[in-house]
Amino acid sequence: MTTIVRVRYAPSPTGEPHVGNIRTALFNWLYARHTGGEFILRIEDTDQQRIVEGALEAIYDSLEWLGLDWDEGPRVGGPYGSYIQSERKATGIYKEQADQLVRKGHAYYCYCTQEELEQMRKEQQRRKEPPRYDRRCRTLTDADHGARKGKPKVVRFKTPEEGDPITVHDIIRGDVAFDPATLDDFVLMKSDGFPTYHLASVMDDHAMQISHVLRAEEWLPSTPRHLLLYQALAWDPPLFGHMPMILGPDRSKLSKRHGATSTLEYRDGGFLPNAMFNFLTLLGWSLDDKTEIISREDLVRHFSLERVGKSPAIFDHTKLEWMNGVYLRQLPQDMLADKLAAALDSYIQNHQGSAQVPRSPGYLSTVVPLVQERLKTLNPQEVWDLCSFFVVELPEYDEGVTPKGLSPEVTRTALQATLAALQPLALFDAPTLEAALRPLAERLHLKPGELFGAIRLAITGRTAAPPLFDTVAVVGRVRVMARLAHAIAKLSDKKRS
RNA sequence: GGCGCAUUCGUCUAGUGGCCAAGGACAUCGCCCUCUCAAGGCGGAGACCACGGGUUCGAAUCCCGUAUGCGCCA
Repeated sequence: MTTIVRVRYAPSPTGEPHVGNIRTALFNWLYARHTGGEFILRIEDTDQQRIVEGALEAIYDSLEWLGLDWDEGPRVGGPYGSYIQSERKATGIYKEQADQLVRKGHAYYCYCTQEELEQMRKEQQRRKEPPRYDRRCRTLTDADHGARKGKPKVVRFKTPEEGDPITVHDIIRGDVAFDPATLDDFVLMKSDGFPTYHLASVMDDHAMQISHVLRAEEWLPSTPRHLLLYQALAWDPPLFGHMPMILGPDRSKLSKRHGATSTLEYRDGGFLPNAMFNFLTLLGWSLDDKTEIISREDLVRHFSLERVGKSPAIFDHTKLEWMNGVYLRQLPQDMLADKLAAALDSYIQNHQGSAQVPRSPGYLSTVVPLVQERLKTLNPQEVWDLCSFFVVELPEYDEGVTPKGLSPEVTRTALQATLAALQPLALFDAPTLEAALRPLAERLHLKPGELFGAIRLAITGRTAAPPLFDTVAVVGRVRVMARLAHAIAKLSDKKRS
């Protein structure tokens, strides 16, 4: 019998999915695509208190940004809907099943209040016992239940008090055994009528015919409970595989404390989805001993659970930036021009007074070759820092107009000579400019670097910029002449004062 | 506290008993290219394979223990 692979990503709408979370989605997606199976999205919103507004959209956006399309789930539907747990709950299936488990003797009603549980925990702690439910409601008689009629209650699972170890056959980690005596009677239904994660995920995985549950390692300890539940329900459990976690630089579970962790922050921070996709894949999976840059197609072709690692990984932001740079350099020029335009517009929108000169449609295509290999991200700030002088009338002269190693007088003379040398040029392209300026350095008894440095500063306001002649050509005759004149004027002012 | 998982360069990793006095990548350092900055090329430094015991002719690789980290339970 060949079972078709059906895997799922089942996030809770408690905020924007962070990169660790989305990496799990990614592995599920890759496994589905590799095997020709189905990738299912299910929203686990049964913890009503923790629901965050907008989180649902953030989940969809994150998946879509990375190109992780789902075959069944919200928005696309499917034969096992609804794919939103709160909607499934409305049909009463969880309560029904929980009650049935009680009837069959696999579960029982428990009336213990928060206070009682708190009390219990404190005493256990004082006695240095492991804190867990002491099963006091497990042995209630019919009369006891009658007496408590109408009180808020939960449904608890009857965990065997002893017995053979429960073994999880984990795809990634091999067999992991748990002693049932260490498990407590976990809750299946909460007093608010919502199922717990344990009940809902087990029931839904079964109902949706999930073949492999590939989830983060933090769920490994609850897997024996799930196995017990499958047993009580007389269902065949799916296969389980627990993915290594992604840690922050301090080696703890990734959280907001670690700065940018939300997937969408990376989108907005100017990272390319393909770079992120590639990078995330290599966090916990590898093709061989040398492959770093690998296409989405090859990833789908080669992905395998066997090569998923076991140990947690720290998210290396620096390496992501490098990889993003690689993808940026591979981008077709017209596409990059569009992205540059978007980044610049976004910067300008957020910074009053950064007025740019109106640019002709094709203009940015001419600056692309000059900045493409210098970009790490498309972050608006970074893009602005790198190429603002291409799009404004006059650059900011934060670094002055006198380069290191030259006096203001020499600089002024040099710039004046430059102005004079450029004036008669019929053409204003890089070769022509170079042919005019190299000999000029010699005539001025300056090293080429000194002259070019002075011109660079006058034209761009920067000591570091793309190659000078190309830059000058792209900025264009009119603005170049104006900037030279402006710099000369500044130098003259300084001299007078 | 109980239970569980993990442990190879700063970081991501290759490695499934001999090919490993441990390979690749990022970061770092140096050199080359060069008008600056990048990109690129070349090279260096960087891991006694957490530690301690076994098993074996032979262990990063198998077994046991310890330590540390992390996770789950409340």
